[in-house]
Amino acid sequence: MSGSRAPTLREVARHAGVHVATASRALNTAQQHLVSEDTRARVQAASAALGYRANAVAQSLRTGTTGTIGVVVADLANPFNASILRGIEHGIQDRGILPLVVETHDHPERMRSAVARLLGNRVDAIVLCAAHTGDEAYVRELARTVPLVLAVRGFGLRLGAGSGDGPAEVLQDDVLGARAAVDHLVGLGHRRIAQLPGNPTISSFVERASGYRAALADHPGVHDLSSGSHASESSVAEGRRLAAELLSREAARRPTALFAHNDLIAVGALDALRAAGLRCPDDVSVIGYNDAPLSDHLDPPLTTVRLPSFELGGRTARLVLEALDGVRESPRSVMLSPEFIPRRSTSAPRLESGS
Amino acid sequence: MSGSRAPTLREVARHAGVHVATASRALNTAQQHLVSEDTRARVQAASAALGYRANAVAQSLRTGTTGTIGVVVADLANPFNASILRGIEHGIQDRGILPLVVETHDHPERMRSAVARLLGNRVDAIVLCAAHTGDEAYVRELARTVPLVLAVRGFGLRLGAGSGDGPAEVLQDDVLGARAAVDHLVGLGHRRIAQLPGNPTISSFVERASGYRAALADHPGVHDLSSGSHASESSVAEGRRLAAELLSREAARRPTALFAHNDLIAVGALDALRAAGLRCPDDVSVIGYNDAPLSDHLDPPLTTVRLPSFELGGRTARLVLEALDGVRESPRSVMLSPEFIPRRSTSAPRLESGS
DNA sequence: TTGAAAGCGGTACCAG
DNA sequence: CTGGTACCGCTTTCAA
Repeated sequence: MSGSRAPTLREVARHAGVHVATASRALNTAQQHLVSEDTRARVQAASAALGYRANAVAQSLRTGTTGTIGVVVADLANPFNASILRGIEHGIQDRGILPLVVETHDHPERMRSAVARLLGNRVDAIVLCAAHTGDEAYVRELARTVPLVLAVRGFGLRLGAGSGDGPAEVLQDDVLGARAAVDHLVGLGHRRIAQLPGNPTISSFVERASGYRAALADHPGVHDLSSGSHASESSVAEGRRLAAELLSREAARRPTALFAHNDLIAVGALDALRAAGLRCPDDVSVIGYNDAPLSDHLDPPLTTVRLPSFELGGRTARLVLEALDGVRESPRSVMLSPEFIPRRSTSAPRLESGS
Repeated sequence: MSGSRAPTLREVARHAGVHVATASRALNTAQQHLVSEDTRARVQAASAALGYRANAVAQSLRTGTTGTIGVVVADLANPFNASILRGIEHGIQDRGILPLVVETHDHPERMRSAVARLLGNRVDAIVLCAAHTGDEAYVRELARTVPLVLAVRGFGLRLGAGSGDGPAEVLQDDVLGARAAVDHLVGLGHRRIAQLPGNPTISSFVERASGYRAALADHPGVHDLSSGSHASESSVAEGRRLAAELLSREAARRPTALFAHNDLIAVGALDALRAAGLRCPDDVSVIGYNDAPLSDHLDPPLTTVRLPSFELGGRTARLVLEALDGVRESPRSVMLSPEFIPRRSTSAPRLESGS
């Protein structure tokens, strides 16, 4: 297999009876005008005849730019990340940039080694979608080494956003999303609600939690019955565990509505309800987050918060391109708004005696 | 941002007071033994002090190997593909190989240009998960250019599998999966069934269709009420369209069970049933394919066929590594078996008069 | 054990 | 418009 070695530019040049330099010019659109019509044709013919394909490795070494960007993502199995990736790809493809995608599975050490590899491969820029709250110092330092765009996950304080230093960032307003969820529940009449929080080492969940609390503070009559615990990972199993904990309480201290930080956690909550002989939304309402595929076909269809993931990828791509082009005047911090999607997993609470 | 240029080996060498060649040897584990204990320490200290990171581009150019493989996938939004990718990544990561992932969105031209780019980047091997039936000649030729592993999708005839030429392949037995689905339905008592086929330019769907027909041929009393049409893409909308077509028939010519080639198509069928005022499984049973995330939480939970996607990725990775190592004696064709997952979207057909 | 030098496959500057 | 040449950063033979 893998037949004889790929032809080199040198071979193409010899074939066309010209010097390598001339062949290079003839094939490079940016300077074809420096070459006579005639030789250009001969070189291109030779190139086609030999099936020549420029060695990107050699080009990179010479030009100091690889035409690749690194994309560091927590988990490709998460369709939300896949969608961001597609947005990024869409945004950079017509510039001929190739994304190198690496997964971290949410291990900070893997994140660092992934970045190290990308750096070794001399990517022109890095998009980091897998930051943890503890990575702040590292990320800040990294941004001094390579053009960096922080996507999806950031750090509470804006890292020099707007100013020239620190990474650019494209985030979504998780505080707003959480507020929308709480307002919806309160509007339906719920007075005892609880959140099922995601892992607090991830900024999205920190923000959702604080949005939740802030919204509750605006509604004095509403009680927060959240337990102290959070999901270690965003999974159905963890959702089941968290919800079961809450549902095992005596009825009076049991929430009538649950705000899950993630759709899978919400699905786990639905399982727990069923296991406890409770019905959704009749006994307990449930809200998810992300609008995962098929969440509209669950039993019941899940009320959730949709993130503009594809667009987020697109905006990220734009910031990357601007960074590569050395554009300085553009905004270096973008905040996208989520969209609240009411479906059938939420309804007014059952009428009852007591507060 | 992007501070002063990354340090080179030359700089490390100067810093340590040795020649570049010596520095190279001191940092390369494979030949550290050629260097004195003392200088090795000095070089490594200098390397650490400068924050040196070997330029993989230069290494690649010199050694002729990039430590990267290309992975061509139809669509990352499909969790099935994401899972295969993880299997591949898992299988190659300890060898320090980086996968370059490119999406084709099932456009054959994009597939070719994606492959061309990967070839330009001098990947050491290519995994093709996005082949169409019409790509056979192209793929056969490609396999002569670069070590190639065909995953998930193949071509009806084994392309020189087992022999030395043609691509290696890791497929799953779609015929078997379709048979399992049909046998399940017939076992439940269904006598009028139909399939909702996926796009026939993709081998998986061709195989599922032929498995379906073969299984029906084994059950003479069972009628195939499939329409001639197929889904142009595997989506809920297409499933809805196909199913609606079938359900618009008069009751006697209407199937009591549907075998969809894909879970999303099956979900569309569930929608169509609901829209027609029919219930699943009471009026019509539905089977999907792939065991998509949350398909177990649908209304009703979807009977489906699970593919060993992660393992498929792992086997693919193994074949890639063997190809890179020049192993010749290993099997070059792997066929994995699917697992039938009965859930609540299938049941015995409603008792009725007539055949 | 270390240094010298060639060269991987291109690009780009300088002459002519 | 074309040829000559240096060089990107590293690895690897060959000598010393």
